[in-house]
Amino acid sequence: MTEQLTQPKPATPPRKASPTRLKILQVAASLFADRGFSGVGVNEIGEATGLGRGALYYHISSKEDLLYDITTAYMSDLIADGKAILDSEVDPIIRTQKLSRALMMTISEHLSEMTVCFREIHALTAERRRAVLSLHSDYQAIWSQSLSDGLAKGQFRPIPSTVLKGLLGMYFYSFLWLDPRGPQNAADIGDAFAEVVLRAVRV
Amino acid sequence: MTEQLTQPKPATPPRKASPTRLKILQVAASLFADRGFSGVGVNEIGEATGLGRGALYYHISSKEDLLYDITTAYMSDLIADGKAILDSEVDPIIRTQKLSRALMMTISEHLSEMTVCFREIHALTAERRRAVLSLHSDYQAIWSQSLSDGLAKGQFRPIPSTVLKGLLGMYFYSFLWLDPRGPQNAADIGDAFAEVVLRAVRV
DNA sequence: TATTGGGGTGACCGATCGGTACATTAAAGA
DNA sequence: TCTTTAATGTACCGATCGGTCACCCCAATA
Repeated sequence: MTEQLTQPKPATPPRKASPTRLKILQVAASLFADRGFSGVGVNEIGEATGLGRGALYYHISSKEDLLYDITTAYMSDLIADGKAILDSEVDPIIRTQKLSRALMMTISEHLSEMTVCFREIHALTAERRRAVLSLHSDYQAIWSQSLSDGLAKGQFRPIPSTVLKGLLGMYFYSFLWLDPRGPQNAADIGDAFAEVVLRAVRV
Repeated sequence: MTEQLTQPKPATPPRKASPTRLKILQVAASLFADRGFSGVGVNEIGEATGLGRGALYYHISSKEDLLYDITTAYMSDLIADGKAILDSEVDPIIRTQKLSRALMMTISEHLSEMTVCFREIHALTAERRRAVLSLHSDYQAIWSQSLSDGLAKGQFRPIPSTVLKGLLGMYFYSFLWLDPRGPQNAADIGDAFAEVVLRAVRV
């Protein structure tokens, strides 16, 4: 017993944002986007990063943790960016254009991660699924707020929440056909979608 | 050798549309929608249908076959219905409304199957994935045709194909938030979405 | 030189994976 | 009654699953 005067377990906290960890997150996102969370094994993630299973688990705590971090990372960015736009731009129309472009650019630039974020929520356990759905709901609230402001200014008409969900689905579903190297770049698509939204909500 | 005068292997074709098989398809669709194709085991499908693995494999040929049949069944219906609307209705605006309602009603009435159809394509092997994507493309062609007709009649403006993909994504992504027993029924949502589409494409 | 500790290896754990083989049951037809 | 056949249960196959474990390597420090 007395030899436990040294720390009984240092627990070795593996530095939340170590470069190796970021690499793992990135590789895993790409694999999950390709074949789904349950379709990818941990040894496969290890191989793709050049790590054995032991080394892999030195950097992550579980496979599901990996999924959770992937799904939350860029969704949080999206919310932060959205709030910044809400604060810095007051004109409802320009606001909509800025939100639209920001959304499409984020999806396009982090296509694997966003694909996982939109498509693999069901693989999370109940508690974490709730947390991610709450983030989605927070993001929708930003658009909802923006549309309400336009309504208050007399520029927009009221729309049911299902229509807002539909309009956002227009963006969210784009991970299936979006080609980041395609002829139309993300900014152009974002502008085209903004026009659809504006035509839908303008008086 | 001579005793093989009887069929060397009757192969027992398990009646493509046996009631048991339909039940399996239905149960599997629900499970896949809940936890994803790779997240559900075949024994679990057996348990949910009250069948052992042996009995299950008497009705299906492989787990992937199951997925393929689920993804194609109602997508084919959607295409058939869409073509019928294209043939029977010439007014572009009413056509759009009818296509919109039919789509939302099918999604709502077969939510599990459509969820699998929109979300689990990646779990199919290359050949079958191509086949399913081809069905999706066929369905998009119906809307595209309808919009072209409206353009020829001078009622619609031309839109880029990415906008059409986006508008369809509005419907396709609804599997995530749609509640078939919710306050707004599918027909109402279909009408609301039709208005969004019409506002987007009208001159 | 001795000690420490971050980072990594590879064997191993029990459980489950998709799929098959085969015996069995029940009903129908001869 | 005897044979066929649709339908099912069960034991089993090799492979892989997510995760853990004891051990090791090596650079920095004392």
